[in-house]
Amino acid sequence: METSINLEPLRQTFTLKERIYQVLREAILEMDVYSKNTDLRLDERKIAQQLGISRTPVREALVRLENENLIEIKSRIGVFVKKRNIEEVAELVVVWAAIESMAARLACGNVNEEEVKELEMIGVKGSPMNQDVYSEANIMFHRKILQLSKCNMLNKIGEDIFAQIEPARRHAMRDPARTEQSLSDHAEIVNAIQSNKPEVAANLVREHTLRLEKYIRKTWKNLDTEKN
Amino acid sequence: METSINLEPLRQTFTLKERIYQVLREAILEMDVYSKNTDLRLDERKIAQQLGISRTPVREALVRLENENLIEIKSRIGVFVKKRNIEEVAELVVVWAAIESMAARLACGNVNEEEVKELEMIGVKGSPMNQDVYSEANIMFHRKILQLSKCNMLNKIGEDIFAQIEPARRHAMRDPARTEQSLSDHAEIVNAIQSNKPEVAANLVREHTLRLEKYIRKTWKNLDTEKN
DNA sequence: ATCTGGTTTTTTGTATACCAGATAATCAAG
DNA sequence: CTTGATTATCTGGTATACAAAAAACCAGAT
Repeated sequence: METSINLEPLRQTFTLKERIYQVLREAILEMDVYSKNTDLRLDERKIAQQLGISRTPVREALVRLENENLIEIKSRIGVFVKKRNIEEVAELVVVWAAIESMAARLACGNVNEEEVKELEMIGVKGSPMNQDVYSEANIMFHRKILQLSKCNMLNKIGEDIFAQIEPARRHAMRDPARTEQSLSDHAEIVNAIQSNKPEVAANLVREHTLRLEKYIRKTWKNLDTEKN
Repeated sequence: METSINLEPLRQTFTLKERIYQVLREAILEMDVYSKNTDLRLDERKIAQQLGISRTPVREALVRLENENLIEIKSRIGVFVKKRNIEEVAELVVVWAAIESMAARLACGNVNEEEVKELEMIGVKGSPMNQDVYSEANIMFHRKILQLSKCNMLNKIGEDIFAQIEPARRHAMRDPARTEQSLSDHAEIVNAIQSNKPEVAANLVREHTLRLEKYIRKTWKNLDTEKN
């Protein structure tokens, strides 16, 4: 067979609904949902106008966001960013624990030295003691575990769960006292993965995350007592 | 503060896009996706026409289905029901294992006698030996575990995963030899839940489902070798 | 007959127009 | 002041029209 230049398919993939979806998603995740003076309403028309396009693609993006549980479309009333209550967030954390625990299990015996080092840098030895920095590093650590599972679906679904928890987490889960505990937990987890002990790694990750669940249930500061 | 009766919002929710979504979803799940002579294409206009409505709500339903990974919308080309390959299905089963394992863990010490009996009836003592009946019962058994976790999110996400696996499962996972093994597995699982042994239950469920993963990887009959 | 190039048709993406439910404002009657 | 009805308006839901890309078709050239 002859050899000829092999070019990528190159298909026009930039549809508006896709771009809008991404833009809106980011904007929503960055919102301070639980602040009292944030307007949770999203106006289709206004958004379309601001973006200089029609309502149709905006609506399609909104449908998708609704399906991801990030917003709620109340028929003929309005579109609202979802503000989760304690039960929902706690339950999502449980799901997260399930996913991540399996990811840690799979990561064992499936990672090279470099990857372990990376994980350690992120979750254990990163620049410490700054609450915001720690918070970011913490997320990265858990995301990294998902990635190291090398299981795309696990990673993808984990990320979805995470996006739903994120707003609550950012707002309500910054307790300096927990940082210490976390760091030592992380060290143990890294160690278990490095030593290829799937059972241990899975248990550690699960319990680590389930502690967060307990913590949330105890310290949730009635962020959703207002009118829904 | 006074106490007054608290009534549900009571909102009319029958929008077309919702109904269409449900109808299409069911239809897709019932499709024999892997058969060679099934047309995987979904024609927006045809669907709209058949339902006697316009394209708009159909499209919105399709966006949602795409977000659930049941279909693929190729820009300006068409909408196609997704045919998963072995890797994707296997990975989804792994996620399923993670979710269901956690569900079994939570179910322990959280169920009453009646619920255990129900679970046992479904997965162990149901009318046996008929492959189709068994297949259905098998699904029900695993769904029941999700429910018994009493964790809505776990249940919901588990169901989502399940819907994605279902087409492949129905087509390729009916091996009489596995039925026997399954029944004894189920019995053990029921027992663990009944005796309130979360660790055991979680392990049993996980391994039970991961065996399915291994089985799939071994016996997958090149169902997706054709053009994608 | 086959290849090439352009044209037509089909199908999806986007924009616009209109509809209907929900809410708020207004005002009249008790 | 409350209650009830009327109306105006806001907002998402649906239908239709138009634009653009891809696929199918066809005619002419080789």
